[in-house]
Amino acid sequence: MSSADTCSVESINQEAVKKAKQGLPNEKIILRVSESFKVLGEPTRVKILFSLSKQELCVCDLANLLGATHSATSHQLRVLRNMGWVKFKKTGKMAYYSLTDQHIVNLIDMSIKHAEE
Amino acid sequence: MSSADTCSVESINQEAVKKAKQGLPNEKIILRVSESFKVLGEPTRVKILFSLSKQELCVCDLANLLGATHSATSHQLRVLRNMGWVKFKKTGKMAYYSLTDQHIVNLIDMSIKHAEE
DNA sequence: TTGACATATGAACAATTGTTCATATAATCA
DNA sequence: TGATTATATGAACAATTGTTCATATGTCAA
Repeated sequence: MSSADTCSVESINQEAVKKAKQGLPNEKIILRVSESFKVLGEPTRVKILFSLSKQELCVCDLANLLGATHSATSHQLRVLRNMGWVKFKKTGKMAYYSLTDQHIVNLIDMSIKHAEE
Repeated sequence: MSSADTCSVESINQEAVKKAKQGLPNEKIILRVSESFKVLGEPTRVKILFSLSKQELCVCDLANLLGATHSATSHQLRVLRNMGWVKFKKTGKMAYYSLTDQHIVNLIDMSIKHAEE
């Protein structure tokens, strides 16, 4: 940050900045939260999560539903697995995916409700 | 999508796929929702929104708070303005930013609560 | 055991995005 | 008026990311 990026002392509301800084959740929480949002920032993944909230589906079903390749679908499922948001059970050749819990879909629902207004 | 990406008819649960497809919110809603999440997928923007939920702040304050340059801060504020999430009032040289409404911060709060568990 | 199938995954590529740098605008002050 | 300050913004660059392609693994049927 160059000196041109520092405000004159008078124009900074130091009190407010200090207060805001203290009020902020700690860095780790912020990073975790924005990481979650980033994962939700892809239509494909939102569709997967929404679909799985109604019923379990195999990779094949999901690819079909999304109009995506198996490979792309599998890659996206890995992202969701890494977040701990989906789990799967293997049955023969097939892998049936489902949600680990409902809270992510609650977030999506909340956002949909607002978007529909 | 090549033919290698098509499942055999038997392995697709066509009934489930059809049901899931119908249950999905329409494409526009999905896109709008994931666009919102994408914008929330940056720690910097989450910090800005969270800070503004407590009090209005000028660009200078925000840059100071974030440890970012004025330019970077201003660019991020534009993104938030484009989403309609923040507004500002000009007072002399200064631009004081504030939230247009509370709903986005509610989403963030909800996510923070879960992240803290 | 061989071939077909469902899924997983690394590498490469194209597209997107956040930051920086340079510059523009508008307001204040000397 | 000319200098300084607060903010905005376009262009360029680096980093990140989603998809595709090629290939690997494990299962089932013949």
